[in-house]
Amino acid sequence: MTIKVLIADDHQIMREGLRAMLEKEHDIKVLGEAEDGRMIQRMTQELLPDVIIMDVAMPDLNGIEATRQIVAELPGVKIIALSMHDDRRFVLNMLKAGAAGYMLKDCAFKDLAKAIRVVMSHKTYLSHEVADIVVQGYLSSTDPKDPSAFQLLSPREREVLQLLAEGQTSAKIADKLHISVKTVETHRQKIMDKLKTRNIAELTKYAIREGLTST
Amino acid sequence: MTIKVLIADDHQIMREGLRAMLEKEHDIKVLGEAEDGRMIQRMTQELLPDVIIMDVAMPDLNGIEATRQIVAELPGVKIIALSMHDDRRFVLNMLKAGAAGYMLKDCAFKDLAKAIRVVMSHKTYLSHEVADIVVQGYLSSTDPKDPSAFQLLSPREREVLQLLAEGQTSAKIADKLHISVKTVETHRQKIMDKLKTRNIAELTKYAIREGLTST
DNA sequence: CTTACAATGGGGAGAACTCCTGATATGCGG
DNA sequence: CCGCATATCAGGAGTTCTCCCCATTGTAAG
Repeated sequence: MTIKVLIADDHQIMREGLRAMLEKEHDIKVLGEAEDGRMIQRMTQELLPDVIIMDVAMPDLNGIEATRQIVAELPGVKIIALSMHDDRRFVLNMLKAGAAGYMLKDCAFKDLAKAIRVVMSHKTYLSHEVADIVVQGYLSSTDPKDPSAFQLLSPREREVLQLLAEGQTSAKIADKLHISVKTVETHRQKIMDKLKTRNIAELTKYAIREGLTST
Repeated sequence: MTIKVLIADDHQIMREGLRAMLEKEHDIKVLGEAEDGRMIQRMTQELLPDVIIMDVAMPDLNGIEATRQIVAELPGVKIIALSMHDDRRFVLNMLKAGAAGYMLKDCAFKDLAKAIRVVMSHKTYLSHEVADIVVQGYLSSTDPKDPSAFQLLSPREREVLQLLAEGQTSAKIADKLHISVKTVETHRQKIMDKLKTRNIAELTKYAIREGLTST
């Protein structure tokens, strides 16, 4: 029995590459390709695939939203997220939306082929890079809320992070916030623990992604 | 006569997809794949390809820097940039670095195959989305513009800056570049003098603005 | 040939960061 | 009331960064 697959990615060369590789598998048939979330939604209703390979970041309607809507309508369709990012927000939100698998784009194709067969047997497949992210996400999900990585930080921690990312030293931050240098360092340490960063460069990039500061 | 091709991209599934498609072309042979700029540089010296398909954004040594260095050593090698971004800085800097073509990742594979054959005949190939960017870049280059990182910093300094902005310590950078920590610190000091920055956070932001690294 | 700059390497000093270990107080929810 | 998160503060150790000083080599421009 052949597995019917749809591909959703906003980059045509990526779609064609995936198709070229998938077509080497005898038991897999690629029904079509979509370049955004809205398009994959329509195609899914028409073509009823078994599996969708879904990019997370797409224009118009992103992969997370598309997944949520498709799973709500057609629970039988298995969706495998294929993403460049191992950002925990993407991973956790995608799984919460109902994805049956999450692969990074730097995985091997054979892993993807394997993932397709795994999700077909109603199991979840995660590439090993994201596995521990999910575990930690599960462990820290004592509350049913939306714990975006940003909300991981307390207001004070976000305040400190912003000043750090603006290039201020701990001493200056302490001065500005009227607290001791040691307190600033404690905040910084907690921030780095939570974000799993190890230095100012990574903290700065995180702050930029979260809009706490600009380039 | 077959065209010998190397692939440089930090995502394995992208590399495999490109390889799968390229191998369908009778006159093209894929010699190998690299996952960062440093690796493609070494492989180019060993394998002497005709064409390199080069991702612009790669860790460690980005595609622009790698292109600059490869073109300097081996002017005969044709490099086609393959990027997600139509950001003018990427396009213009890549071409300035000596790339013979610039394609967006949402182009069709047949365009890429065509680009390979065009650059083999010593011509430049641009996917149409970036063509007008280049024209406008040319027009605005008649007036003296603000000094970007590429004129202000030396190649080695840009290399060090990228690694700093990726969160690496001086010791690790020294190790990676096979130079002493003191040399790295000298480079860093010169970079900070030139850019008038005082810390890693500001350096990181500068590197992001200039496209040396991404968030 | 001189001048300038890039790239390499080094010594030393103080500041800043990173990573531990603690502690106290407050407020909120079960 | 208890547990938990937040916010505050501290000591110490080790690493890293920042900023001075300096040098040699090679190369490109004038």
